Amino acid sequence: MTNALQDPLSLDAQFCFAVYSTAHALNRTYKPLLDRLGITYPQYLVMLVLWEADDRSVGEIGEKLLLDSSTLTPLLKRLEAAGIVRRERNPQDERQVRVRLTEQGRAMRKVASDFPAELLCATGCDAETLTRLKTEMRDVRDRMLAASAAG
Amino acid sequence: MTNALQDPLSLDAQFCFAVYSTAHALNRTYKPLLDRLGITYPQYLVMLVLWEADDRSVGEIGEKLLLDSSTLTPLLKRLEAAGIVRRERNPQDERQVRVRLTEQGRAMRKVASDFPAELLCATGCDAETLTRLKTEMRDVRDRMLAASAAG
DNA sequence: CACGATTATATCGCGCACGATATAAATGCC
DNA sequence: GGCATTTATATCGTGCGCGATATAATCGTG
Repeated sequence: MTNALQDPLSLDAQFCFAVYSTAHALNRTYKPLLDRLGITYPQYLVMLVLWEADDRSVGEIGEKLLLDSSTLTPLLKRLEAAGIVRRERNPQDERQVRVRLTEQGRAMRKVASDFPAELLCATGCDAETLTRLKTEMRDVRDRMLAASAAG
Repeated sequence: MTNALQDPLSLDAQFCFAVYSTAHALNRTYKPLLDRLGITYPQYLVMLVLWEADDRSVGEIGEKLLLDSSTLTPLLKRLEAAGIVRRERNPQDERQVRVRLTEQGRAMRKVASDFPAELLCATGCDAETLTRLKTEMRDVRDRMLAASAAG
């Protein structure tokens, strides 16, 4: 009702700002959890990928996370410097760098196992709502990516 | 059904990654539109705030956008260097910096008036769906911010 | 087998974000 | 009215993200 009269260029009307500011709020919510692991949020995403399947190339990680080497290479070097992963050229294809968890990196998963429940609590949603929102957001994302790929 | 059996630490299970990657996809979708204005996405958010009500302090803009001066000061200086805004100390309170649009800054609004419809198109959603998602995301965000403020 | 094209990472420059700190103006309290 | 406190910006260091480019290994084709 009132919405129909709203200026399409008002901040309140913006879907994009709702997503942008929610992403920042998520970062802020994760911060105290990730401090236990001593890593940042993007580094945590890389850990999720490696916990699911270890020994990946930089490109495979980037494909999962929609990031490219200019973001991942420095990030992975920081994880390596922290003793969390190892990076080694693939002897079968020297162009590739394989990324593998160290023992320390694998052990961090136990600490992280509490995070999903803690995050759910912070959102104040029930699990079903958050799962539905997750799916709807991914659908919007994938249509946008398809649209920008199409040009 | 299948979801109930999913590992809570898998990437697919993460609400946060859905939001994170959607935020990036939005950035990518806005890029060609914002190139017409020669500004970045965070700069566009500042413009939305100023188009709604001109002559704001840095703090007022930050309150709207949930950003602080360490982000806004350099951004506003870039907008000033581009001739889009002016920054002047408030004579009534020399601590404050008032930000005002130039004629050029005001004129940019006409170009931007096409953006909401173009974005809607890129998402492949109908307006009602996007409005509902916007509201649901803001609700989650506000509960997270309240939770992290509470500690 | 040579050589141009493709593929995989890496590097560089720039603009956010954010935590921590600095600076300077205004306010409040005695 | 002087001085500690608060308020408003600014600055600094670090880590993303991304576009553009560089480099080196592999592949494909003649």
